[in-house]
Amino acid sequence: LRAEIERKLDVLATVTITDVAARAGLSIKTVSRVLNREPNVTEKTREKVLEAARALDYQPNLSARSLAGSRSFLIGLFFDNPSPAYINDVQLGAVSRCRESGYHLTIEPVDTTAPDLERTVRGVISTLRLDGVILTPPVCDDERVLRTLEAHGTPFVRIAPDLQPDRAPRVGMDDERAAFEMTLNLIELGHRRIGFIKGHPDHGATHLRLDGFIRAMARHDLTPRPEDVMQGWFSSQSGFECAEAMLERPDRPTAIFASNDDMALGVIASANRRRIVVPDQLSIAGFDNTPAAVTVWPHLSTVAQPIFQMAAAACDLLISRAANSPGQEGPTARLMDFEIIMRDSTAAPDDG
Amino acid sequence: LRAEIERKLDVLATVTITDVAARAGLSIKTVSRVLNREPNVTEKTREKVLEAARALDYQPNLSARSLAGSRSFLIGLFFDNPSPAYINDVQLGAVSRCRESGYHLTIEPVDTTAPDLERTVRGVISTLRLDGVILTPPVCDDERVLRTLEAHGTPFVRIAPDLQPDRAPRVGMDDERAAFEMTLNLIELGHRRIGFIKGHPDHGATHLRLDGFIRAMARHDLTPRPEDVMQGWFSSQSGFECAEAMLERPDRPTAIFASNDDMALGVIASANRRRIVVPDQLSIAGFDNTPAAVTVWPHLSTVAQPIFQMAAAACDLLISRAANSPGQEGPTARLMDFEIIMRDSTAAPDDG
DNA sequence: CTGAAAGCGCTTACAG
DNA sequence: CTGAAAGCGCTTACAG
Repeated sequence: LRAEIERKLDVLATVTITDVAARAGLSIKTVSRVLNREPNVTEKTREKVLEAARALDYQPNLSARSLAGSRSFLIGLFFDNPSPAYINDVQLGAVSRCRESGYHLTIEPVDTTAPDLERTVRGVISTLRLDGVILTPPVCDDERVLRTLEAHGTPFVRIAPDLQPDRAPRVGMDDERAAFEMTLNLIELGHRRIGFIKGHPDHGATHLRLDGFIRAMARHDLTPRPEDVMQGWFSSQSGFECAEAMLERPDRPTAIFASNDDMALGVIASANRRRIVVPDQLSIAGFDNTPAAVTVWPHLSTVAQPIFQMAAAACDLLISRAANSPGQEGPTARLMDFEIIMRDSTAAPDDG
Repeated sequence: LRAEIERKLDVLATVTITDVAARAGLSIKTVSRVLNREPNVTEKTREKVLEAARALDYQPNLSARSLAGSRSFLIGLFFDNPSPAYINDVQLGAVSRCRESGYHLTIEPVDTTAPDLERTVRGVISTLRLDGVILTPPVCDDERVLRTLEAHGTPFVRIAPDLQPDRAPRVGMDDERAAFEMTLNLIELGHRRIGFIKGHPDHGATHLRLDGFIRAMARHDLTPRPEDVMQGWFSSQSGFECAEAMLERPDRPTAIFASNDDMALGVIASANRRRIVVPDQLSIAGFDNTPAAVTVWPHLSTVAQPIFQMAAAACDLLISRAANSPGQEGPTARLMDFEIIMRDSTAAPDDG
């Protein structure tokens, strides 16, 4: 008894479900039922439990819950070589949903080029018993990762996968339409000769964005000239180099649409170097709305991806799936809305 | 028996310590000993266990380990409103160490202005039973967070705290000396009139960096003029505005040292806007070596903080502390080396 | 609507 | 040097 009392006084004392049950004058099973929102509990009982839990500041032990039950309350986020800003948004979106449901997010940066990637993934999901996994590009298109998760039966959601869109639940946005609309904006500003810088050919978004650009041009009976559509790699350096080539020509474009912000920053750098005034002499548009977009001068017009929302939606899918039967519902796809943000790097052309 | 066999064949079958013990012909206690590197095990026994574990691809269940033992193998990272690039580095550094020791990292973005911050922190550490917590600015200086962690007895390490440096173990770098050396570089390039843009006054680094700047100037008998030392807020916008003011004056500085990269980018933006050629007519230096530093033109000279290493060191401290007695060793401080990176935004002054 | 028992997969004392 | 027992704090069947 004295030991018991001392334990309660200890700063490190942890209050368990037994303590709550004792204080409420009920069994631990009933406490468990209330805390897990199970049916068949009197309102009066429910309140007694909640009151006791509150008074004791009870926090359930996740390890015990996980060991006894079928859920770990842990979601894993696998990513590789990400844009920090992108990953940051994904994390905030995912955590926001996790918090609401008592889940936590563990992060697992991986190297998709590593030979032991499979082993790493396997190790993580079986030690942690992850209730679900969120995959961002390029991990979401890695065959070994997908197969490992499938073999283990761990539910996962892919964010903006390039390949095999119907293989598993995914969340994404309509890259083609976004590029289409941005291009339309440029055309409506009065631009006719618009340069386009493609992204890394391994990324599916690269092709979709190019498609959108071409479709918008075609809609206005415009055909981009071959030398105005250049191959970049999503890096600012590649954007810089493409711009150097395009801007050197006397009949240079009046606008350049770089298919991501990093490349657009490279274009701005090139224009600044060449004393080409943006947007007066050259309009520049990007894609992604990275923080750097408002760090350059002039501020970059771009497409905002709803990354936070995509991650939150991905998390939702995982959590509801874990809460219900470890479902075999068919694959889901959720397309989120993008936003075209016109800032100071775009304007009507000089002669427009 | 048949059920047993079927279970083993099941894709979802999990191999437990009992399976390993059975295959090795030993007790689970011995398996546990080997896996935890406890002493008093024959080399022969050890090998039998490891061989069985390998054959079965055994992965210990973290929940069970945590519930039975005193460690959760979970480290928590608390952060707020961070620079994504900074936080990304912290995460990669922390995870690299976690991997080595079978630990995992859960991320807990918090809002230091939220009224229920304390409750959030308390909830997280007691449900997750975190073995340790890493705190980045500004969370590492939040009194409520520190007190909550101390009251709960959760070990924590602060990265680059501003306040009360000796209150708990910390990892950081010498901001004063870094600013000192960068300024020295500028002076040695031939600059005499150097502008300085201060950071947010609430950050301790702000004052240290200013101190370093002034000490370097003084060492060369240079006294910065009051109008050349301006108050920024660490945002690129504030850097832009300070630069606009400084560069407008006929006797403008030949170099500007912005005390972080974001502000330096604002300075570059202002220079570009004013057709001031960098570095010929103006040298610009930053601090942090953010990814954006090589995204602008010209590439930014800056100070690289060893963020990855700081986070790894923080993780080390936590893990070794968790492995040994939940120690009451005194506070530790570890200062890591920075690196001065001179790129294309700095050069000798025109008249130099 | 509520509860007593068993068990999740490990580690912690304790024997031998 | 090795092992049998108890128990960590919960949830899952099962009774009543």
